[in-house]
Amino acid sequence: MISIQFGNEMLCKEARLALRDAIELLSGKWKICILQQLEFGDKRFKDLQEVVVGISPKVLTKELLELEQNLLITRTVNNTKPITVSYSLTPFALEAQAVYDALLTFGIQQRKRIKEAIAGNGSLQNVAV
Amino acid sequence: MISIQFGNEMLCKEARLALRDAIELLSGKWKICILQQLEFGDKRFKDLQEVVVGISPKVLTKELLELEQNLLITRTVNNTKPITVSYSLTPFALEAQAVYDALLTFGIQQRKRIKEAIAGNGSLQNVAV
DNA sequence: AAGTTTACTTTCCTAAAGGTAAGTGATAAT
DNA sequence: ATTATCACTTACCTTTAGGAAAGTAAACTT
Repeated sequence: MISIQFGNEMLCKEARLALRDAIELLSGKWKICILQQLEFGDKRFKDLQEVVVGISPKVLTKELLELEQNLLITRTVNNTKPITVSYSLTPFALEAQAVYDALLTFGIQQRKRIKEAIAGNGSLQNVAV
Repeated sequence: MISIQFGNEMLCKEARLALRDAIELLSGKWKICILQQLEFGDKRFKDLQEVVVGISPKVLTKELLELEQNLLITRTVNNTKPITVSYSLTPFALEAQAVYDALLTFGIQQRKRIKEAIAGNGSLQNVAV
């Protein structure tokens, strides 16, 4: 059904839509980072704020909501002294881990290449520092 | 060096930056689709416009330029009757293929899940149709 | 001379992403 | 009573992504 497996150029509609959905859900500055951090274990809101460097509470709230609505994480309210909320991955999120791995592998090589490429001209436009 | 391999929670700086670079480069609605289409072979500007459904010439130009600057594609001017320009993948782009594969696999499963989840409530918010 | 094809470019616009800063409300410690 | 902590929310603003439509320039066809 997925035309890439037949080697032709027409991505069948379902595959095209799947790709678009995945990009739409996982694109953006923060989602992959949040999922990655949750791979190490459940985290509270505040933990995530600290460990996902640079994210604001507003944006964190929004990202967590979207991930929850897409069934990749679950939100649990704990009855602790000052109330805390834990976020944890659902089993579904494991498939997103493959995306993370591929991005990391790619990113590491890409940084090497770009750094080499700019070694000659001195500018640093395409890699974060 | 990459802390994920040591199982702890501190992504070392280089890994974090690599991830950010990769997301920055490959995020967005079109890049992955363009790379995917070029996997099937070189394409001219006009071919890409047709095969990457919905993209405008302005945006296509911009995306191609960014991919070229990041060494993932090369641009070649052919001396044909009406001039044509071919775009082709560099060997580096092969690593991005892993990202595509992971996204597609994830996206297919994700669409299944979301469709099942909304089968009960009738809305269709999180999947493209 | 007029029209077609290719590969763009330019202008204008809207919507979404994301940042900053301050505020809220519940509970608990001092 | 005051202050602190946690998990947000709200208001405001800037930047970026992306879309629509038209235009341009070179070369070829008719």
